[in-house]
Amino acid sequence: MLDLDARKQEILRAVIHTYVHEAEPVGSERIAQRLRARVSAATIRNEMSALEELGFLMHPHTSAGRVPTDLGYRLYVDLLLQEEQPSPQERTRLRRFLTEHEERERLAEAVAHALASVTEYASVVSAPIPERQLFKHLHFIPLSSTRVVAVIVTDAGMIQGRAFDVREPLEPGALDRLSRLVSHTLQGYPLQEITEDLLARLVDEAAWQQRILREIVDWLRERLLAAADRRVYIEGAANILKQPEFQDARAAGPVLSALEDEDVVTDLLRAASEREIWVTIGSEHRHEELRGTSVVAAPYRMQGRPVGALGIVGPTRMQYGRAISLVRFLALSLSDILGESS
Amino acid sequence: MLDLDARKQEILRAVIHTYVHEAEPVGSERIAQRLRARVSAATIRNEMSALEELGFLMHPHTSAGRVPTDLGYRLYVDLLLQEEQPSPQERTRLRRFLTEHEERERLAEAVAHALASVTEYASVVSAPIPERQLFKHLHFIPLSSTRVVAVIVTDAGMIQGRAFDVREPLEPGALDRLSRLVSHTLQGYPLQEITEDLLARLVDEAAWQQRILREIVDWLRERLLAAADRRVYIEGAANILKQPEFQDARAAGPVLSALEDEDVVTDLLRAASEREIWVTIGSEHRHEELRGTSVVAAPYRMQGRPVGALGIVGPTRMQYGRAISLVRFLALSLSDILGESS
DNA sequence: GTTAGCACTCCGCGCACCTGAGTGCTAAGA
DNA sequence: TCTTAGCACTCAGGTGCGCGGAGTGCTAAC
Repeated sequence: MLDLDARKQEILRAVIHTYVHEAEPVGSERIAQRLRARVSAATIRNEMSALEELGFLMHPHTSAGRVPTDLGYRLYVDLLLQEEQPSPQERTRLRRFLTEHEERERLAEAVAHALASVTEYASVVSAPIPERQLFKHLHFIPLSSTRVVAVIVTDAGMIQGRAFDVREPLEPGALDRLSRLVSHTLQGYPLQEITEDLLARLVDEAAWQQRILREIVDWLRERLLAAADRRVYIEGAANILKQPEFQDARAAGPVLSALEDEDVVTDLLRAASEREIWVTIGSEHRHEELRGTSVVAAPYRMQGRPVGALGIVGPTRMQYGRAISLVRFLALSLSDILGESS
Repeated sequence: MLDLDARKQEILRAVIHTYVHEAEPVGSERIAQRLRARVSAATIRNEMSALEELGFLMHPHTSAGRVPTDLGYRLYVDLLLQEEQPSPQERTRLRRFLTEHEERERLAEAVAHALASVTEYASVVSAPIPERQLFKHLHFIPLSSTRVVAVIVTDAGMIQGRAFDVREPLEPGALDRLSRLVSHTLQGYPLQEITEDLLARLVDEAAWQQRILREIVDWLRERLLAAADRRVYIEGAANILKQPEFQDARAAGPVLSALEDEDVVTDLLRAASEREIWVTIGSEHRHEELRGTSVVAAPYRMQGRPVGALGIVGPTRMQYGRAISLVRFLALSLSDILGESS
């Protein structure tokens, strides 16, 4: 890649910028005038031809201009791109989006909203994983003689609850004992460290209340281990239809379907959580339906550890510079807000 | 409407059925063979022409077949339609969708999934409003000597919780007394009927624990009265793109945007909650973006009271019979499941 | 009231044509 | 050796034309 001389780089960048704006193949003439005719169109033609040879540009057909390839975008993103910081106005506007919704549970949603509303792309955000909190108590609250609500409480005061049926009425005190047993065994464990082993031991210890306990343990497992709350929020999916490359339902359909699939989106966002900023371009996607799109994503953190991620899904012809800055900015803002409370 | 003789009705129904299937203007010949040539194509032409005169059919252009108007669909839905009950297999499949996800909070989502997956339409579901549920208990769970979690439980097993700081450590038993007092006072009230008065009386009665109680009451007010949780779930919005009338992004875009707008969807579903089943056809929609679609919606109930609604959004060229039965069936199923726990 | 027959309309399609944008190549100039 | 003007070539996309076919509406006979 580094064997690309400065002029070729400049031309590639110019082609990408122009194409990102105009969504149409760009010709040599167009680039020549963009570079203020420091060289002639003919020279640019030669260079573009070379860039095509190298795989960074392509040709829809003989008499058309050039279009960047996924590889071209990749090079651009890795080496040529300069970030476009959001303007101060934009920053305050985005910040306001986040501070308006004070409720914790709505924060991820607010971010999704913010991202979608400043770009013409779709946004995806995962809710923070509660894993780092410590198990505190399991309580039972009877609803009727055969139905109880089980509530888990964490040290941070987060609660989760669910109703269970107990087939045969329990002797008085049974629930209390059960509650004490579970609380005692699990107390103080970070939720993410409550393993199969621990849960199995729990079931063993309380032979006297197998059925209900087993149900509860199943529920705990589901809630805690399976990272059950891998909720994701999608916003602005309809924005995709504004992009010229997705005018046709046959092109847009698969993308929108993929975005509706929680597994796919979770996947996208999980990939991001390792890096500081993570860009996936077109054919690099694991999911075939997304091969026509690019994703820019970043994790956000609590106490320095990544607990969720947010990103943008748009056409490969994306404003990468702007997208990356926006995602970065919102990831940091969100981390800030989440950090304040800890 | 009733001045429409039986044959015209039959022909209108035939046109609609054919058009719903084939998505192309239907000609007189087509109908003649559908009616097993009890009358000739020419006669049908006369009748169709009359139906057009009456506003139930229209003509894209001279040499094209007929297409139902919104008015035509309306007549069909109100008078001519016969419901197509879902098959036993389908019923069990749908039921399974709902019972698989046992958690209360996910139920609305599960319904949305179910609806979208058996139709080629989009589905919308509102989460049950907690307002209509009955207050059951307020419980306290201590976190530390100066911090407790308060949990409200409703008769339906729905829980809400929040942590509070108590400045000076409470004597043992104080929380219990407080909990019993609040539970006793509010028990059995529908959440929405817990008024300022009631809350004020509560504060008065417990002069001995003013501060913490006042905070709790503030929180209750906020949670219960502000009707904050008007969540809606959309599923299968991408299905819209499978419909031939929405192949073009310009047609589909506004619809998808509207479906992404919580206010619009809430509106749709609120309208449904008054009736048993509620069908809105094309131009009948209040929201312009939805004028190309039809919506079939129904409320679901707890203890006979509507607490939410679910529906289908598709093209006006919709399988109304099937859609109505499906929506009805799922509304009843959901009411059943929600009722079981009470 | 129903129907066969028929003229008429108009969409959609294939085809030929043209235009213009943009290329690649060549040969001359720096 | 690199750059550039010139030019032939290619091909997508728009336009105009003609045709076939679907479907209508009307008329006249049953």
